[in-house]
Amino acid sequence: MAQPTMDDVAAHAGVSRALVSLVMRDSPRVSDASRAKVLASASALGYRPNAWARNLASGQTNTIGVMLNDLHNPYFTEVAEGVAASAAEAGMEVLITSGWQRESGEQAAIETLLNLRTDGIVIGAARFAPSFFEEIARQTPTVALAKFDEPPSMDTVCIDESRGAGLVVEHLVTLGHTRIAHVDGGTSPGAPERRQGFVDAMYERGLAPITISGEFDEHAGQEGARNLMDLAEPPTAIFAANDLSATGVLAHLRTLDIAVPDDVSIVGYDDTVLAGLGALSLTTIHQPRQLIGQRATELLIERINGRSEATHELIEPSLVVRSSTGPAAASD
Amino acid sequence: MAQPTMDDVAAHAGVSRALVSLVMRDSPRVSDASRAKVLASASALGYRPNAWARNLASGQTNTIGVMLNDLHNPYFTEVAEGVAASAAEAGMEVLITSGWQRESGEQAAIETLLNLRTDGIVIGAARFAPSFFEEIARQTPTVALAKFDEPPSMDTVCIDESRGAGLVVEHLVTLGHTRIAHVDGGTSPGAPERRQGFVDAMYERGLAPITISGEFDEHAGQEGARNLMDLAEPPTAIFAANDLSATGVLAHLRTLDIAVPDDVSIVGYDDTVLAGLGALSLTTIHQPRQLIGQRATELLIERINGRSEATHELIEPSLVVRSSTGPAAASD
DNA sequence: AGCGCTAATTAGAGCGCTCTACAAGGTGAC
DNA sequence: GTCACCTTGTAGAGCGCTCTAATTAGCGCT
Repeated sequence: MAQPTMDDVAAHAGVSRALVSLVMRDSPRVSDASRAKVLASASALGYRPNAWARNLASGQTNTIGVMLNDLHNPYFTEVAEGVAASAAEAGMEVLITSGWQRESGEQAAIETLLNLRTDGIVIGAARFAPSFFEEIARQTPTVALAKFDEPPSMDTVCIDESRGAGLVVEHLVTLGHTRIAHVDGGTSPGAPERRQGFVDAMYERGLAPITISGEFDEHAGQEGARNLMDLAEPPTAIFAANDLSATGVLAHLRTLDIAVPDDVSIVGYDDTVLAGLGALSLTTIHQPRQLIGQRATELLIERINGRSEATHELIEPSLVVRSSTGPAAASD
Repeated sequence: MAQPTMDDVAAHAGVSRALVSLVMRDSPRVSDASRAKVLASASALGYRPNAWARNLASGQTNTIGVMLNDLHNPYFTEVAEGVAASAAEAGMEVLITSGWQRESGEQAAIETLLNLRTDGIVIGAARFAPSFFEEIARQTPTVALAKFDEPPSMDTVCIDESRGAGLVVEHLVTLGHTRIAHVDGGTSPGAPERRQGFVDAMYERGLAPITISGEFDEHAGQEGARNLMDLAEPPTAIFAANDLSATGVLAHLRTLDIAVPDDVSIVGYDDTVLAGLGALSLTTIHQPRQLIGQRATELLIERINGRSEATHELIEPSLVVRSSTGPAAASD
């Protein structure tokens, strides 16, 4: 399966290799006649440029690498889609690697990208220490899709999680709710910000926040709901850490024959496919995931083109109202 | 950001470039002393091998490419995970590209992989014509994760969809159901095989299959359920084309106050995260998606190592019983 | 000391392409 | 005819690495 090279094409067309190279790169410095001749030879031989050789010789790859810690997570795959869209617009290729949820895998995936000398890298929420991020950023333009305590030297793009939680509180308060509880997501990425945003928004309105610890899964939602409904004064609205957890809350309330949203309102977070299902129809927070990918790519390209100061972008989430929330019952 | 090359390391360590190359490739032909010296220089300079140059010079990439038509679809991402696992075991890298659901994108993604001269390619269900698959296979070892009418010259790995449908019928019949209906998935990939498997399995048992046309989505499930329950003799069990469609069926039955599974049993397909939710708890067909990726990689590696005859592998799905199915009501 | 043999190291020719610098062939103005 | 200038094409030196073949070092042995 020895593939033809540029020299083969040149010989076949009776021109120099340099001319073939120009044709392959769509140079305007080629006459129409030669171009046609070269293209004909190329397709006759089944020629296909060798990306390795091309990138080595040109010193640039025209490719951006995306490292995702977890391809299962629709969050990241949609982000990747945004990256692909913007990259395509800029005429760049996208190569994806994944760490498959193991930290060692993430390191290896980054190494692969670094060894490929991609023009830049987008890192989707890795578990790395900030110092490791810095090390990567020192080697190539980098955009991290994560939140840092200290503003890092690389660009970052992330969702304003606490703003999302604020939208939830605003929505519920407008509906007349005052006893609002949050089943949080523990220490999972984004969860602390959501809780903090919830607490802040409640205090801001002079309300007492109830929070209970949980996880980003269904079981945590069930447990949380059980504990909350056992309270002397149960909440009239429950804000779950994410849609999956909200599903658990919903399942538990159903076993108690508590009507949603008539007795208790439920809000999820993430606007996953779950939230849209007719059987669940969750009010939730939508994150413009594609937009994240797009902005990340745009920032990356700016960096590649020479910008030196770091930029940190915060993307606004939005509220999606479905049928799991309604006016507070006129209890007291 | 000019990165150090092998020559820089060699100069720093006071040895030849060839020696550095041997060290980088973990050759046993290097003395411990030199190895240590070289590694020290490499890390002092922050040296990182250039994959483009390495692959160009060695003529092999040690990488397998995976092209997925759609990263949103958890089916493919899990397949990719299987590929990654097997590849890691074989010491190969994995690079993923995606067509983002557009056919032009898929072509471009394949081109990228072909230009990269990866050692082989795994193609996750593209919309290509068989002839295009053949063209790709002529250029590099290829495994297609799709079903073909004519056995193609490349290797294929796919799920035995009709067997899955057969498992569903077997399960329902064992529970005493005889009036079983299938809301199909139209012409979506895999759907025709599921329908055919259903029909065959029913006839095999002397039962009359009822099928109604649909899609792989929730709405189709609702519509299908509505039409089926309007029948003079509605079915006692509904086999939906996939979990999403089953969710629609379930939602519709709930609006009719039909108890599941007491009055009507429901079966989904795919064993997605939906099926496992407490609020849904669907009996469904599980597809060993990771296994598909693993087998695909193994076949690919065999091919890379010289096997010439095509292999076509069929993976067995399995039944997962949850609480959406139960004994047939003792109606007649 | 000299020999054979293995282990360790190196020189140097590419891999397939890009890119700079230059050459050849027109064209038009004078 | 000569010169300047533009267009089109080409030679040839790399890009950073691998790999073959050759060289050198090291060691035990007579």
